[in-house]
Amino acid sequence: MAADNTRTAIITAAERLYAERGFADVTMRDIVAAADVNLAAVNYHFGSKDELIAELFVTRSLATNRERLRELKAAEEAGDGRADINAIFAALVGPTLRGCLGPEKQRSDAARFMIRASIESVAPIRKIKNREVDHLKRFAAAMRRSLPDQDPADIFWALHFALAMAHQTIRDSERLTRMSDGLCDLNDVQAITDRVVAVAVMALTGKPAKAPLKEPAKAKARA
Amino acid sequence: MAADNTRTAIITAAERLYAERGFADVTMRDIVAAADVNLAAVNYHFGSKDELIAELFVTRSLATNRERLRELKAAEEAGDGRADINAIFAALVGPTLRGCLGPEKQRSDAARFMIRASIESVAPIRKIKNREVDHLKRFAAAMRRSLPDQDPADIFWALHFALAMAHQTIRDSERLTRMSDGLCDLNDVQAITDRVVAVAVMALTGKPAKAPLKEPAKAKARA
DNA sequence: GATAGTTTCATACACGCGTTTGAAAAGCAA
DNA sequence: TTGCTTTTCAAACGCGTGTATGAAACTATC
Repeated sequence: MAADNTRTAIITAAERLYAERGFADVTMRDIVAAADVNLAAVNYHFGSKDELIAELFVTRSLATNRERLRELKAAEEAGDGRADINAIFAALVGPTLRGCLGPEKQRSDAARFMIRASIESVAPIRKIKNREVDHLKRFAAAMRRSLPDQDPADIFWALHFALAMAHQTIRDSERLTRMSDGLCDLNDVQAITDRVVAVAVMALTGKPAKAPLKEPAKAKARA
Repeated sequence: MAADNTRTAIITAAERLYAERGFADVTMRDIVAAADVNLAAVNYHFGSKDELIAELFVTRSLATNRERLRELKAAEEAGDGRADINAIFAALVGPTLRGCLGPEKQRSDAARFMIRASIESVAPIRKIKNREVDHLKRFAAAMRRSLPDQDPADIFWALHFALAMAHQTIRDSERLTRMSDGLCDLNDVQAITDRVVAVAVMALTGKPAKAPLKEPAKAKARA
């Protein structure tokens, strides 16, 4: 596989640098220096910087979705077509959380790269992102099969909130640590996943007060 | 107040442009063109581009915090020092949600600027952001007074999740709309606020299943 | 109305960026 | 080897950026 060595060297270096420092702060000169190749190599092999980013994103996006769907499928098969709602949420947020927050050693540049991509919204990625919606719709459909009586809008909101909690936890883990003076343990990824999943499920199904389903009580939020 | 007209013109234009297009895509030449002043005016009045951004952020940060704390204080006074937990969360996420998602007319550049600042994490802002932690700690303290028996870690997690849900809803409202085929109504800000607050409160207090408090059940998330 | 201080302006500077170029090097088939 | 293609390399190009300069215009005080 020494066929295109510089190509893979660029991909590896770029993904790592982007994952670590974000798109804005990484120049092509940084990348080629890290990959130990010539400056012109990026343009030769990928055409342009944007095309390199796009290729990175497409590749990783497919891989992430594949992993999510694999977990989802397993959950659905375990439930004869109706997966446990907990398992669905876990399939949605688990892979990313593990890749970004796990112990240093098993953290993947891939997962962290994807988080960067979802945060910084750089031009070449923005155009591709549309497919993500289709991917999420498959999770929404699974949730509908799991809980057929649930209000569809609530399903989308819960899915949205689940991703929100997972993403923010990854992105702002430092703030949470500082805010809680270290009380919130960010090393136990399984516990974090469980917590996010539990809240998402509660957001969807658990109505501790019997608030109306379609119209969250207006009076409640006011003092 | 025609004293320093160009100064305020720059501030207004910069805030609007940054709110609309983000920091990365707005150059000084864009700003001075929108403000209809000379290019050198920014450096003359603010010193540098970074100092302009920093001043914008500090000003707006103080204003936002002031509004949040005003609502918090009102809630605490209404409850004789122990605010309703719903009101606390509403004070935390309400101002920003209203400023960013409300009807076009009452959307504020200020709120959207702050969201940009929280998303893009540009250098001059990153250094100042530490104070935000202190601000959030005041909310955590209020929540502790409101629910003295609650596990402190759970309080921080719920606060973290509340902000996550609010922020993501603002940032990715388009994806939610597309994913739900318009089923999720993003125009009713009050309903959104109520929903975020309700989920945050549930995350904190509502344990529909009697999951152990300190250690979310491991088995639960697996199929 | 002359003077000193403040603000505006057109212009230029230095720098870093992504990209291009053209020649040298390496790979490979005959 | 020879001839052709693919890949690497050093160097430079064009462009847009934030910033600096020095003169002109304005403002206010005497």
